[in-house]
Amino acid sequence: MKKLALENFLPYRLNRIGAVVSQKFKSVYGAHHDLTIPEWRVLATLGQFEEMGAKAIGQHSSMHKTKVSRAVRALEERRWLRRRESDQDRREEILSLTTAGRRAYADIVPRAVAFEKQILLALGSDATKLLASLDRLERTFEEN
Amino acid sequence: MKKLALENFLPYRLNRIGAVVSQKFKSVYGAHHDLTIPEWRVLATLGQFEEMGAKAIGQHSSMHKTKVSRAVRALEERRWLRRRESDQDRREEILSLTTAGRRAYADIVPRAVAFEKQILLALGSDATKLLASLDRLERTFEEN
DNA sequence: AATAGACGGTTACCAATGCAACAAAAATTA
DNA sequence: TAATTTTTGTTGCATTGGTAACCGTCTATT
Repeated sequence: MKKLALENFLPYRLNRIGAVVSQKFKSVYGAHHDLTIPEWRVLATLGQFEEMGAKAIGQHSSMHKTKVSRAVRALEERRWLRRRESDQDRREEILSLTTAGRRAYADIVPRAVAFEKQILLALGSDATKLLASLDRLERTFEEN
Repeated sequence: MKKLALENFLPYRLNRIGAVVSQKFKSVYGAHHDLTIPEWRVLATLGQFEEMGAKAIGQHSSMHKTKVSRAVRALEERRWLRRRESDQDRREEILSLTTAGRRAYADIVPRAVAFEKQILLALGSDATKLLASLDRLERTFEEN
């Protein structure tokens, strides 16, 4: 019977590494230790774009709309996020960060960047190769 | 305010790619469409090593013991897996695939290998670089 | 303008999963 | 050998996440 070495199997490895990195990433939340990954993604997206609807956030951060909806509510309850009704389209809610939300963003971003840098540093000369391969991999899957 | 581009952020990208690849990977289950990822990992591990305890399966496939426990039960109910009590240690259950289980394994493995090959092919000359970088990345995180 | 369909967002429901507590059986220590 | 601790594996509980149904609003067709 032909065998397969799970530990060398690409889908398994990619998934495993993603999980490990996400796990370690939680350490960068610092004081905001109870932030979840979906909440972080919403925070990061709004920090990046200032104002957006929930759908656009989901598209930019690869999250299901229910996940976005729940993360948005959590951030709202935390007073990091504010919603206002769009004038053009009253179905849509325009979301943006409050001052407290921007403060949290400004607090987390440098740690996140440092965390990423630490990984890339550990990779040494392989780092640029990895990034290039990831680009390619992403494009491969976007196409179909 | 210093910004971070989420779409270029390494932890996000790794996680996203892992999710996309896993999603696509489901297509290789073929007739066994209702198999879950944890079940596949247990199947793959037992196909690779013939006989193992649940703990060893969890270690080899990076799964929490409760996940293993439940996947094992599901495969057992499917009659793909058999348990027998260990003589040396009566806490442990020695697990192995039944004939049906080995048949399913033999059925899925070639598809899995083809799936992987397709990805590596799409990556072209970047493929070996990616694999090398993944090795490096895995080692980076194993160490601490 | 009226109707039908599409769309943004929320929620009820169910499946999946991790944590903590547990049982049973070693292994260790006294 | 008795008592304590560790280990394997399962299960109850709470959390998380996706599917589908839904509400209100917008758009297109007539």
